[in-house]
Amino acid sequence: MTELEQYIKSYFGVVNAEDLNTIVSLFKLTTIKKGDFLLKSGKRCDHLSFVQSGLLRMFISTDEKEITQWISTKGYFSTDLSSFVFETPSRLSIQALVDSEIYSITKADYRKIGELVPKWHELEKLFIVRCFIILEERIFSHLSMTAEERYDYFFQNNKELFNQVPLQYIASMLGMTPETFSRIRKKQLL
Amino acid sequence: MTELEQYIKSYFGVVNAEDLNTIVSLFKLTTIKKGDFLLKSGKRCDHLSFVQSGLLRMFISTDEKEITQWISTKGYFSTDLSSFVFETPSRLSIQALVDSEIYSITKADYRKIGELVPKWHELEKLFIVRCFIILEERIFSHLSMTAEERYDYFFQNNKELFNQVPLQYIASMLGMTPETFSRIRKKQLL
DNA sequence: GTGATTTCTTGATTTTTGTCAAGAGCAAAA
DNA sequence: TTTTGCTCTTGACAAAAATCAAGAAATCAC
Repeated sequence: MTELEQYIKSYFGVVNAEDLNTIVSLFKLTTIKKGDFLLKSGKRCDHLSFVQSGLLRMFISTDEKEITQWISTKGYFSTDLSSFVFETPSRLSIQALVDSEIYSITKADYRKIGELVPKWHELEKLFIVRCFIILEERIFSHLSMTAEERYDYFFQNNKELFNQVPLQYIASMLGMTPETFSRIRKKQLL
Repeated sequence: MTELEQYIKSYFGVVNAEDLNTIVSLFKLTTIKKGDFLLKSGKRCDHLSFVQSGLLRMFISTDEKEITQWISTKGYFSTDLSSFVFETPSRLSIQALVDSEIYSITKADYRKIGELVPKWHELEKLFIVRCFIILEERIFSHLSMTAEERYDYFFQNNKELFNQVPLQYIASMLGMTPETFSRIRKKQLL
């Protein structure tokens, strides 16, 4: 079983080997160089991407700065969900932070999964519910924690990321400036 | 067409009158008094509730304080999604802020919708995707806005709420103290 | 390896937000 | 009506976080 199959199995609970094969066959492996964009805001996002290796940064540009919304590591899916599902212009940009291998599926092929795998919509729903719960959790962290507490919590659960990506992006993702991030970091190292 | 039917039609895009009727018939109207709980954290949330009239506050209790996650007004659904879907103990508590009329459906009956309405899981998925996008938006507001900007944005879109519920709950929901909320409010009134 | 970028750190300072405490305003209960 | 809670406001102060500016460290391109 390929890694992609394993991930899809664990995220969606597809157990039937044949279905799994059908799904995975619709994904195409591509590579993307460090710094290149998988998606630029304003364009329609007609792909759903899966990180086989490497790192993707999803961010929103405002007048003053770029807000990093999330960093996708190996095993994560990445897309502008709103744009992908409703075919509206995307707000997010997605950029590779290092050379990356991406399994990618087009919207058209993605639709086929729903036709080919009977229970797909239900499994998909459960997957999105889990994503929803993660966001709820994240909102809660902003309502109830200080910057330092958010740092600690994130660090405990994502230690590896800290020596793989520019820290300013993690800072942005946690809702603080790079300076604040750096000072908290110093404190934690003592 | 009842209001509940209209809301379900607009949220889920169910067009078939018969299906709509089936769905709505599974909801039971109940009333709940101001201050009473629809759900207490720790219990399993086996209902999905729809606010026909009144106001529900969803909050999470921590050691020090209660964090208001959301206030549901007429036309909103309310549940601890994690608990409802995965049948785990709920983290949220749900309390009526005023006497309220609630259409409620049990998990068992909710499952029946999926069996009775062929496209239900797909419609449901789209609904949850929209909820997901709203949460993404909310996270963005915490990553990129000050307390005052969050206040302004929320006030513009929810003016009515400000004279219906204790303001401390709105403050909590926006991630600030009642004092900060009060000061921003004063500034905006000048 | 060297120079040029980019990223990270640090200090000084300002702004924002939180905390604590007291009092005012209001609404429900006795 | 008076009393009792609750909610909201205000002030003084403290803490947290942002900003600005400079320099150090790391990384990249040649």
